[in-house]
Amino acid sequence: MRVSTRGRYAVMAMFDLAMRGEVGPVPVKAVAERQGLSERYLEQLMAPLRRAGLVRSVRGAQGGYVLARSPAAISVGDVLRVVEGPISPVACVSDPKACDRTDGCVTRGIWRRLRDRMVEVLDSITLADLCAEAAAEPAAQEPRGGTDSRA
Amino acid sequence: MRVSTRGRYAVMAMFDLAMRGEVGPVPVKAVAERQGLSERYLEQLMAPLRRAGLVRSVRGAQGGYVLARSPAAISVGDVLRVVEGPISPVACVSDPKACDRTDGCVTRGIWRRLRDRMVEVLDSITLADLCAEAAAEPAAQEPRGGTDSRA
DNA sequence: GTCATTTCCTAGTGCGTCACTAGGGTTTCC
DNA sequence: GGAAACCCTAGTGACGCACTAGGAAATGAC
Repeated sequence: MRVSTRGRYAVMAMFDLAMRGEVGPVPVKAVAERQGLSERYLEQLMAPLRRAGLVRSVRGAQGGYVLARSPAAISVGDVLRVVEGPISPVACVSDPKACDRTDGCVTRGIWRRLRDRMVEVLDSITLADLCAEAAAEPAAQEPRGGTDSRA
Repeated sequence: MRVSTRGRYAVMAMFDLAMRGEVGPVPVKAVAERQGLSERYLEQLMAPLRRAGLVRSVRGAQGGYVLARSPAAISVGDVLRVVEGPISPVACVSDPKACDRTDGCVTRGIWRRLRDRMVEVLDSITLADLCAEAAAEPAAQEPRGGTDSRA
């Protein structure tokens, strides 16, 4: 029950764009370096984000990516859905045809409830929220370092 | 972000045991047939459930599996953790060593919150709850059929 | 106008995991 | 003794993940 690196990287990249994109387009190279990700791989994640209308691209030198909307109008759920498909713990919850025992299947209720909660959390957190958290704890925008406060 | 068939099948099997296990041990064969699962595969899922102390096994003819505790004392989360490992959307939330940027990583907060909600839902649903739901909607204990009420 | 920078597109690849299948061995009831 | 059941280990095909690779096209700086 894991989100893949696709999802995690995409969120990290969008957060980076939210933090740095005020002045102009941010190149993938810069995002990848700051967040410690593979540039070529991240490049591939930007394509669906652009097609989905979450970011705009500026080609050529001094180009890069910019958020297409305000950080407050983009949720983590929005980002995840683009690169990972529907937020759903099992296929039959988002696609009724995926299972022929969908009707009258008790366990299906579990997954539907779980899905609803997951969506609730993920859609309630926006990129603006992440920026606010980063501002409160300054080390957060850097790839590593900071105080050791693990629980 | 999916639960594997391991998790789903294990929950279905435990539900079946909760429904039918009052009178005596239920063989894997019967569970597999009722739930429409591969017998040999399900057999392999029962092993960890037994080792974890969620079910007891009775060997030999007329043997099978019985819940080791009352259905009300076994949550869906208990079952999932046994066959799928820790309930966690990303490794770094359950294992701090999994990521070297755990400290001061803004996105980590997302996954921690998500994890907490998932655990909340999964641990709040017991096998007894599933049995009660099945009783309310009788078709639910059968592998297929029932009224077509898809949303 | 050329050159560096950057996005854009497609294809390949090693690896691991998932969902089983297979072949037995051991225990127990009838 | 035989059938029914659990128990253990090993294999296997398919798939997706996490990249790497090789370019083509666009654009700004000079």
